[in-house]
Amino acid sequence: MYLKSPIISAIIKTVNIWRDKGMSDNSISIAVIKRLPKYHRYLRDLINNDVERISSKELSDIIGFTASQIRQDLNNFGGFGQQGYGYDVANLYAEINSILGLEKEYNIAIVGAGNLGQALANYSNFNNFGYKLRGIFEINPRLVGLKMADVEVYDVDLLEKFVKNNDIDIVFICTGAGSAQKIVDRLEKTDIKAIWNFAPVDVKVSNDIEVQNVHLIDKLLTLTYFIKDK
Amino acid sequence: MYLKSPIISAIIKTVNIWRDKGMSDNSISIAVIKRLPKYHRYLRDLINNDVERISSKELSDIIGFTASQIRQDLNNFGGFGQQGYGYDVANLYAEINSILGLEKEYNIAIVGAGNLGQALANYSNFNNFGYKLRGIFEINPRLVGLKMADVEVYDVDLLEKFVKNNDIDIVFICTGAGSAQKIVDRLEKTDIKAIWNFAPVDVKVSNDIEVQNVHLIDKLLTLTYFIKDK
DNA sequence: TAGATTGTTAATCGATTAACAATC
DNA sequence: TAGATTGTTAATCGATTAACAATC
Repeated sequence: MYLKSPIISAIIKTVNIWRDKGMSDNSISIAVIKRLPKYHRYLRDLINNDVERISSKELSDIIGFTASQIRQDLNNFGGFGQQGYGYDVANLYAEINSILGLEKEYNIAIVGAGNLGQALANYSNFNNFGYKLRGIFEINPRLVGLKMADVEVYDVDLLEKFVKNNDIDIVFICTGAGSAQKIVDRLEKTDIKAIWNFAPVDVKVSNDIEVQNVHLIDKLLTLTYFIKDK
Repeated sequence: MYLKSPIISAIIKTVNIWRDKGMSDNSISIAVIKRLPKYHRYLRDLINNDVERISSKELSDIIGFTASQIRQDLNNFGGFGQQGYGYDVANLYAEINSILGLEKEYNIAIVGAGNLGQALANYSNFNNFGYKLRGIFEINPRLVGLKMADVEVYDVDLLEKFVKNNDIDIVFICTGAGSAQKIVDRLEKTDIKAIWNFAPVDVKVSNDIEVQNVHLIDKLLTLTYFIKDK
């Protein structure tokens, strides 16, 4: 091992200062991203109630985050407010809508036409947000050929071909635990961008498809923790 | 304002040290509680795969938390492991099952027999975990009187009486956004312990009923944030 | 016993909150 | 202009990770 020269030491120190300040990685914290949908929802409500401007303090009172956190969060993306005035509600909503990527439309397919698959197919909110359901896939031949929420149910064997021909962006997995990973393995070879999995297992991909494993029951279990001794 | 005596100052200092060490509040961090269902799920899988013992390092490899975090998490509740050996899987599962309050059974009612209500009613996992569905409530007269997952659909007017007579512990709200808070206001006057709300609004209570507002779409929106530029 | 692995303290890291100068 | 409120830096808080003595 050789001794570092003063110059090298100074450079290393500078790099470390950069690092400390997060300048080598300016990606936004996941904690912030997870709060964005709540901002989106509350701002939409404000628009529906004809509120035109709001201060971080007022927003804090209704959304439950501190005013300081709200200003910190928003300033990750830009200075959307105005000193002495606050934020223009419609403008702020549009900004967050854009940050979340909701200006585009996304083509959706659902795999699994059971109760949950049907519930998601019929949940009109998705459609309103720009998620367009193009096809539902099912292994049970009795369901194939039916229509749900105006969308046809196809044999799951046709999945890859359909995904390709219809530029599917996101697939919702509503199968049982046993087949979820198998479907994901098949989807990994396609060009889809994201998987939203409701089967009660954590599915994994080896490429850069975004995966969100939803475990509905988890929130019920934590709820139970808090009431068990009531 | 009067000057504090040295003795009073010393006491205040001691109290503050207590506070700093968290000795005045030994409740377990919410971050830990939220991880418990995942431990529960993975340990169940291990049991099903006939794994009898596991070290924090091995568990770390499959569950994705660091070994250090796993040991910290578990030691909030007790020393469940053994030096040089690791953890007994069946025993650890039983402990976490107990911590979550899953040794008891809970009586459930669902309000709203639409697609999501039906999907939850038919989701057998809840039943396996000890959540016993006793009644479904609906405003639409065409659905009242039907059976879903072997459970009768009642007129929503009967909700309070049924909750009382059947010792309902937890109510799942599967109504639209407009009626969710109204149902919650009615439930607030009953003896239920928790509300699991799927309507796309944040419902609030003024007493000590535990409330979990689930916004399915939130995870889809954060997913979209990560794929918008793909 | 020696090796392995926990339980637990200490160090680090990151997120939240507080404070205030800038400025509309 | 004066008051209000942001944008942003600094301080605090809490959660995660590292380290290691205890011990099976």
